[in-house]
Amino acid sequence: MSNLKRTHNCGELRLKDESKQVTLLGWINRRRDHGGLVFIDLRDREGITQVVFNPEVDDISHAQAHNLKPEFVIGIQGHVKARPKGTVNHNLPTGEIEVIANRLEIINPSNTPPFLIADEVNVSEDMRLRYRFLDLRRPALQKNLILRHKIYQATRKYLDEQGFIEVETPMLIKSTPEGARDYLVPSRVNPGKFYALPQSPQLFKQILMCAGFEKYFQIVKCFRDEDLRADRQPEFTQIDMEMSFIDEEDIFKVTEGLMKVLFKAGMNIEIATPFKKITFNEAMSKYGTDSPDVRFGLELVDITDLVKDSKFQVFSKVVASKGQVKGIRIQNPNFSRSDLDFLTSFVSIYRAKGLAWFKVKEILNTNKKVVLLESPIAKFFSQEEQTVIIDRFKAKPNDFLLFVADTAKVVADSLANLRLHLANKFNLIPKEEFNFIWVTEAPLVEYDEEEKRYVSVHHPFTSPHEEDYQMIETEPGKVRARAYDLVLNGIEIGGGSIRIHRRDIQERVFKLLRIEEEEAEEKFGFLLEALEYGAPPHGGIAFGLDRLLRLMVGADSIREVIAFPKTQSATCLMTDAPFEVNNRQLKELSIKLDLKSTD
RNA sequence: GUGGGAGUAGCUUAAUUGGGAAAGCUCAUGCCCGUCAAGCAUGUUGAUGUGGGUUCAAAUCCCAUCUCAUCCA
Repeated sequence: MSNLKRTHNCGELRLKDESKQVTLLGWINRRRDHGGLVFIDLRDREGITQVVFNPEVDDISHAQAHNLKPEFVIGIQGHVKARPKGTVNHNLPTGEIEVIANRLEIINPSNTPPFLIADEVNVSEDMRLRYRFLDLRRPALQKNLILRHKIYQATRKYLDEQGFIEVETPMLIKSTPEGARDYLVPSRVNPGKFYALPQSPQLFKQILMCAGFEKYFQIVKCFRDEDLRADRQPEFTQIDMEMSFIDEEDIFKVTEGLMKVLFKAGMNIEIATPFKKITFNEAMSKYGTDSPDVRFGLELVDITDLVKDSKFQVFSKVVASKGQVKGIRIQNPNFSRSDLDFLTSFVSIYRAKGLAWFKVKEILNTNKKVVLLESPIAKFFSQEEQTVIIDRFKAKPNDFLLFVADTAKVVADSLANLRLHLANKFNLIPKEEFNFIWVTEAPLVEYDEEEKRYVSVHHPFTSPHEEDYQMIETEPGKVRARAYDLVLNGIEIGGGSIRIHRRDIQERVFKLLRIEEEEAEEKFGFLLEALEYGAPPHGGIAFGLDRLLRLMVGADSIREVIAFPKTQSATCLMTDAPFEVNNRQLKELSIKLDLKSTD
């Protein structure tokens, strides 16, 4: 072990420290060897400081410095000196000074790293994950994880001040197959029985409310055994909260306060509150998604009613079969034919069968200027029809109108994504902005065609709006849930609801979901029982911490804010998990593998 | 599960129509007292993911398979 004791870190020395004797410990980022002078960029988690080895100051350390390689761990002693005129490095916070070394100790050498440790070096994702211990040395990832730490601390401080109690809920719980797939853990002492890892602490936090804790929170790992994406990992972290004797406004207030504090602590950004609210129906109708990005316009416009008798059968037939015709107006886009072909194939990803487009044009018609539509299909629309369509969009000459006619779902999916695509293509998104909105009044249930029954949009304990109670049996699809999602820049970062705390309402909802009494008893009996022992009205919310951090740092993937993420096939390239277990382990668990019949 | 994509030197990428496997960085050696993604010179490095097939000839075409990222369900 080195007998050098660190006096400063590599990010803190400034001009005011000039002539101080210092000892720095860290990793070699780069060596620039001039034969005479040797420069070292010494790196630790706080930053980079340039160290100079000069033979006239100390020829022993200078001679040693020729042998230094990237990622060696070294300690140096020396004095701080202002850099000579013209050699200040303005890219470094420490760029005005350097440390003139008079002693060098190589604490631990390093193999040649497979890639250079620097933010600007471009390395493939799997190399980075394979060598995560090196990847994590990169300043950007260090910064991300330090930000993550700050967010944990600020969350705890704020929620503590608001009277929340942090409680840990179990990681080994009962599997309740509903929604996403559970990760299962076999029980050795109970052969043939399995625990599940929690997808959320939902039931436990409601029990804590029944138990009278009134305000609970937890920064908690959750698990879902589902296919992964750039913003989904098999294990992810939530900031989970639940409160008693509250309504939606209380949840909004606490949440808005939390976001304000987190953005201040993490980014030094002031977030304006309260957040705007939009109903689920309005979001779906204007944006085609329940998590719209409202930093820009390009809202969807419905012309279903205008084209029900259109001669253009693609439109009228869709209307006849209860579909929709909706469009987007984009101003003066100068689309070429191949641009439009591309957009057509773009919407086909979302199962749209086509994209109808029109250019708005001013033409001279019998000596009168009129604004009409131009398109290969314009001939199917009378002048009057064209005019009402143009009016509805408030379209101007040179605008393009792009339409999808299909089922409501396909129209929404394809146009929501087309809207985002166009906004990116034409730079309509103010990238610096953090735009929070609440999406409220989502439906309580939706009909699942595969299962031939209604399923919860949120979960079965979500309370319906009181005014909608009478529709639970008659028009379940119209019952609004007392649920709310928090959406930031078009990404859902949180969601929650006011819960059902009355047994009779809970039973009506179970009945609607066709959850039989026995099944309910088996799955959630403990919660139902708890509801009957004086459960307070309560509700809560949970935030996806990884997504929130990803948006804060502007990363493409949540992998950039997670220390040890998994690949798309849920493997860890560094540790090679998951891995086979030996027969003795399997035998202890009373498990036999049957690998052939996996389908 | 599905679609289109990628896999070539330690890393990042190139290779025209099926014809001699390249470059930059890293690395090694040397020069160099103000560089900072240092510079200059010289040099090392490859079963082109794996397994088959077509062909006089395959990084390139075909089949299978594995891995990674991305999208859809």
